[in-house]
Amino acid sequence: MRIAASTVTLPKTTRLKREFYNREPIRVARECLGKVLVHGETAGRIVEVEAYLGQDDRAAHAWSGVTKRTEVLFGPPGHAYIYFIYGMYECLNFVAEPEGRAGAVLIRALEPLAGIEQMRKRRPAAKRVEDLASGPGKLTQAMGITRRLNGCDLVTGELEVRAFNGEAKPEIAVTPRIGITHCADWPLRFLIRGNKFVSGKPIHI
DNA sequence: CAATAGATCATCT
DNA sequence: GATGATCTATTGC
Repeated sequence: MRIAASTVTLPKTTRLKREFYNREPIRVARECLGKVLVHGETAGRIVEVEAYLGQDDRAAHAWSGVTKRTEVLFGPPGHAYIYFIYGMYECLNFVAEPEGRAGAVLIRALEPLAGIEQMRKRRPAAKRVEDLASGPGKLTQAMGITRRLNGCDLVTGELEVRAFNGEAKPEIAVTPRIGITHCADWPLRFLIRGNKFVSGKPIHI
């Protein structure tokens, strides 16, 4: 794929439909790998995600039930759940499962594909392209995703998720989730094996 | 390299 | 009032 200063040529892609998200979060998480997140002129390939299992998962925000913050999680699938954390950062999730259940997928890292100059402006701390979106707080910054987009419909709204037509399934590595204290040993983090744009070190096992 | 402190505030107890 | 699905800069080996 070619990258230019302000415009990009991506191979043909198709936007994901509602049914993609209307499944159990582990399934959605694994299938998100290799898909493309698009916002404005920026785009990135999803290379790392985590599954959150809703009310049965002590580490999930949905664990404490429906609140002002979590109502999007309990809503219909295919919407963005974006929350503010550590007084400074915002994290992007895709809402999975039917309305009433609160499974979600945390997007943890992207391989930048388009709008890289804009990403660099938004993230002056990043020295290398590999640092632009290699973490949940970094990728929202790089792509200009804020709480303004909480509840945004991924199927029809300004935030898009697309699949490369005919792309082979990537090889997936599995680890425990990062940065949580509860259920810290559950194997719910999924990455593209060997990819250089993941958070932390690449995993090739 | 690895370990750690500090930034900073919405949310829930 | 404490905590948190994080990141960066700095310190020390």
